[in-house]
Formats: sequence, C-alpha cells, structure tokens
Amino acid sequence: MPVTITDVAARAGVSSATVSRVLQGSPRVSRAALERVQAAIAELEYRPSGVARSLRSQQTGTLGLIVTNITNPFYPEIVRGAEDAAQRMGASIILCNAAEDPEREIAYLDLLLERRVDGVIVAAGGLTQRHEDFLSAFPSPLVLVNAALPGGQVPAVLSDDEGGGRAAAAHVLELGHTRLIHISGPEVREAVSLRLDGVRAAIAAADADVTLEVVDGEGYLAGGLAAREVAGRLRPPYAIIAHNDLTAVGAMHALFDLGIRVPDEVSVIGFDDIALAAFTNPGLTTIAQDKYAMGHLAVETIARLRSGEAVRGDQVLPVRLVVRGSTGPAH
Amino acid sequence: MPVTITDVAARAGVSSATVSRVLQGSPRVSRAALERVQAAIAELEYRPSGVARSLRSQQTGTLGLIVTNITNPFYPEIVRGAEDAAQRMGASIILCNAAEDPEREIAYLDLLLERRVDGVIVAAGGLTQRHEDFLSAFPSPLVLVNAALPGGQVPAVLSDDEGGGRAAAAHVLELGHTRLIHISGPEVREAVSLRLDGVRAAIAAADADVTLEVVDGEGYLAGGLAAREVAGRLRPPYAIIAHNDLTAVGAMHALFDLGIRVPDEVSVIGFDDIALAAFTNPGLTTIAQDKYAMGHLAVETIARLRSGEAVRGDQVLPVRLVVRGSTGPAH
DNA sequence: TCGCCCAATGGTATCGATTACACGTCGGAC
DNA sequence: GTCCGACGTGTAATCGATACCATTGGGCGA
Repeated sequence: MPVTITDVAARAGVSSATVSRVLQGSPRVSRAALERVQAAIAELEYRPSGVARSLRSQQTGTLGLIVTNITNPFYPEIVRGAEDAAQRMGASIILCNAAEDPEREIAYLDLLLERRVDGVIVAAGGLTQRHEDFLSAFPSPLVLVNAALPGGQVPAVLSDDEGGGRAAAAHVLELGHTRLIHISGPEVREAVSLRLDGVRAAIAAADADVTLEVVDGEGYLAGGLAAREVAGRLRPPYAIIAHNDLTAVGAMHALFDLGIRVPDEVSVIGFDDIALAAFTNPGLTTIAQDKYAMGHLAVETIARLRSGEAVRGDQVLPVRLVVRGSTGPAH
Repeated sequence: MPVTITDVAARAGVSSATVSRVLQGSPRVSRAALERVQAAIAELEYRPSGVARSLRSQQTGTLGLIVTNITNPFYPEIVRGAEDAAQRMGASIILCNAAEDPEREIAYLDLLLERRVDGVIVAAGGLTQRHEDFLSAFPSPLVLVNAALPGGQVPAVLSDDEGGGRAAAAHVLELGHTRLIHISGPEVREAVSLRLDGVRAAIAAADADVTLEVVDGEGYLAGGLAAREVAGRLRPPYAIIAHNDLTAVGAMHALFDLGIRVPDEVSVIGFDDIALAAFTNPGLTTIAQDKYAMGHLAVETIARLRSGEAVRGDQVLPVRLVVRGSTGPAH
C-alpha cells in the first residue's frame, strides 16, 4: 500500500497531472501549487513508482550483466567498472551469475528480455561459443566483454591479448631467458591462441636462439601439474609464461614444493593481474588487463548503442606489464 | 516496438484475456484456442512484459543487494549465495556496489525503493552504523548481513564471531603457544570485539599461563606494520591471531621480509577464509565463515519476511577452523 | 470595452498485462 | 421440453505515472 501520485494530488489539492509536472521539473506550475505539492510529497514520503514509469516510458533504467562466475577473481573488477558507469548514468545493474553453466546463461538472456532491460552485457565465454546465432539476433543492445563473435556483428570489449603475450615474452627475453615454456588454456578460447601468437612474435623479433614449448594447463591445479611435468625433465634456468594468473600461481606452488626457487632458478609470469597476484610470495609478475575499464567501457557502449549509434568491430584495450618478484635474470 | 499480448491475441484470433489465461496455465481454455495461442506466441517470439506484470501484481521479482565493495574478496561469495537463492525462487538481484561510500549506500536504498524491489539485503557495515533509525523504519523487507543493529529490530545474518575467536585461540593454544598477539580491526565493528572476547574466553578456559596482547591493524598494510612492530620487540615463538585474513596475509609478508619463518618461528591465523588464504605460501590457517550460506540465508529470510512471518533476532551461522600451513607447534 | 494570448491546471488516453464479471452456448437432468 | 450449471470467451477496470488536449482565467493591447 505505498503512496501513489493520486494520494499526493489529493493531499495537495491539485490533479495528478500537476504533481507529475512538479516531478518532471516542468516550469508550467505556479509557485503556490509547487510548494503545496512538494509539501505533500514530503509529508507522505512519496516515491514515484519506477515500475509505472518504466511501463509508460518504455525504458527501465536497468542493464543486465551476465558473468561466468562472480567468485572468479577476474570478474568483480569488471562488475565494479560496469556498476560505476551505470550509476553515473542513473541505471542499475541486474547481476546474473551463470555459475559456469551455459544453460543458465541462456535462461538469463530470456529473463533479462522479459524484464525489458535497456541493454545486456555478457562477460561469459561459454555463452559466446555456443550461441552465436542467438546472440547475433539479440533484440536488445548487447555488448560482449572478454569474448568476441566471429564476424564482429556484436560489439565486443577486449584486451590486447596478442600484445600482452608479446610483452610477457619480451620481458623474460630481456632477462636473458632462452627457454620459454608457455602453459596454455583451453583451445576454444580465442584469447589463448592470441596470447601464444604474441609470445611467438616476440621470440621472432628477438632474433636470438630461443626455444618455446607449449603445454596445456588451464587453472590452478592444472598449472601445478604442468609445472611439475616440466620440472621433471628440464633443469633451470627457464621461464614459464602462463596463460593466466591462476595457472601461474599453481605453477609457482608446484615449483616451491619441488624446492625450485622462484625467481632465482625459474621465472614465472602470468596474465590478468587478479588481486591474488599481488599477494603471493614472491609477488607474481603479470600482464595486467584493465578489468575496471572493460566493465566501464561496456556500459558506455550500451549507451552509445541505445542512442542509435552504430558500434561495429571490437574495442581493444591496452594491457600493461606489472613486474613483481616472480621473474628475474636467467643465471 | 516489442510484441504485446494484443498482437498475439490478434494473430491467434482470440482476446487478450484468453492469451493471458494461456500464459497463466489456466484450465479454462479450450484445446483449440490453447494451440492457436501457443503457435502465435512462438511465431511472434512473444515475451510477456515483466514491467506490466510488475505494475499489475505489485511485485517485481527483484531483490536489492547492497555490498560495501564487490572487489573485497569477502563479498563475491555472499553475492553468489544470494544470487543462487534468488534464482531458485525466480527472482533477480539488483547489485549495488557502495564503493565504501556511506552516501552512496543511502542513495541506493532510495533507488531500490523507487524500483519497488521485493526486498533489500544490506551487506555493508558503514551503512548500519550511520543510519540506524532509517534502517529500522525501512518500508520494505530488509535483512542485514555481517552487521547488526542494536535492539535486533532488523533481522541479521551473522557468523559466530565469538566462537570463531575462541576456536582460533584454542587452536594455537593446543599447538603449545603461550604468547598470543591479537591484531584487531576497527573498534566500531561489533565483530571485532566479539572475536577478541572469544580469544579471551579460550585463554581463560585453557587454565594455563598465557599472555595476550592486542594491537591495531585492520587491512593488509596495517597488518604488516603491526607484525613488524611486534617482531621488533618480541622473539619467537609466538602466535598472531589476526582479525581477518587480509591482515593476516599482511603480517605474514612482513614476517617473511624480516626473515622470520612461518610457521616454524611464528604462527599466524586469520579469519574469513577468503579465496586468497588458500593461495599464500604457506597456506593461511583461518576461521572460515560460510559466506555462501550467509547470502543464501539472507535471501531466504527475505522470502519469509514477505510471507508475513515475523523474523526477529539474529541468525548466527557456525564458523569452521581450517588448518593450513601457517600455524605450527611452538618450539 | 472587447478580444486575444498565454499561463496554469484538469481530464483522460496510454503503456501491457491480469482478472472480475458478464454473457452465450451446450449438455444433462427432471 | 424446460431449466440449470459448467465451460469458454470477451469486455473493461485496474495497476501508477505521463503527456496530449481542452478549459479557465487574467492581463494587456487595440
């Protein structure tokens, strides 16, 4: 039984139209009426119904944000960036945690459509692989984060994966390493091959006698296994370039268990710069993605889309080498 | 220009009432009409407007969730628990990141009221300290997480801070430590004193010759400073009981810098069990809060509140000692 | 003094769905 | 054969705010 505009109108002795004009800040209201209405609003603690407004105006001021997994430390920063940008433009975020479940991702798209959100941001890799056709025909402004669709039909916000791979490799090459191990992620993700391409490009550019070996190992545990396997047959020094930070941390732990010192014997470099990277011992050298900016830019892109602007092609954000303690000169 | 119920009705050659009945699964629809309507829905890709439904039914199926800071590793798990519970009951979460700004927390409460959310969950300490009166008069189902209001007027979901403090102290006492250092958080939070109370209780119960010293140091950097100061004047062995994990990790880093070995010389135990705790080296022994359950229970409490049930008093969840590598016997 | 214009305000249709009520039709029971 | 009830369906009010259009009244110029 919340207070409605009619209650306010009755209290102020005017019509609901006049109350509405006051709410809109219209100049076509006499000073007397204005004051009476404002008093009534205050006395009744009236708050206009966003639901009714949405129905009338055909916009809800809400954005859907689908993330793969909010407890993956990569995503909270994206969420924060998106939320900040949304708040600045007076919108709210409906957060959908797909919990790594592609069915749930799809269900959320449907749900968001029913809720008539003004736009949807998808930061969920699984979704983009499985439902290309559905997404490219999506009847609402849509932006992908950290994932792209072939053909560039859907605007995407990405990091410079290739450049990041290059920077990572260049960093360890500069430290004098000549044996590089790349622990890679799942093949299906485009970012994986791009980062590896970057590593290869840096090696080619170095014009030195450098060997590169690629092993599989996405994630903490797999990263540890991969490092263990490598350590079993290779003697230091060498440099491990991991596809992401979690993999790198797993590798570091495995090396620690084996009594191999980082960075004295083996250098390790990650990718992403999740919060954890600053807290390992030694700190993890990594390629930082500007996750906050990605979320922010995604929301801004939705806004542009909604204003009728045609946004085509990917928006690629620069990455940045962050040197901590896990990389050092090759002895 | 989305498809409306009227479009579907026209296409199926029936009235909008019949379409609505089909949508509701009402039995008062002939087989023939049912099939025609379903066909029309499929052909037009009709999706009922959640906005119109909300206006009519006076419920939005959305819950507001205000968190202090989504990038604080404590919160994503709470969000996930809340999101899972909400999804199970067909509701969505509007995420509000207060970004540690009390003004913004208040502004969000207003916003959520305007959006006519079915309930609000506040996991933001700053809010509860500053706006007791506002919250206790909140005109919508409200549940606090990890913070409480004096008088218990507002239902709260809490962890057993006192029991956790006791468990932490008991653990290091069992390991033979007789000198305990408690690095505490900001005084204003009730959890701080409760945890310390627990530590004191465990010491009293141990009936042994144990000394306890309390120093300030909330957060990573402060935790490091506090540990440094203690290490400057105390020689091992002793045990550090930190108010939370971030403080504990800061302390561990400081000890490492000083060449003091954990756990051989000094034991460190934290509180919370954030994701980071499993990845430090050595792993951080800590008191785990069931953050997922807290988020889940908060949403369930909202549901009970909405069904008219009176939920009074705090709901206290048990905590659990997680032994990793940072605590060891006192030599 | 008359008429015109503009400011201020009210009445009401509208957004899209739900639902109470009314109506027509058909079958069965007496 | 008539009456009653159940069933299927349509009409229209409703949710709360907005915006278009109409109306009123006052001031000012001719």
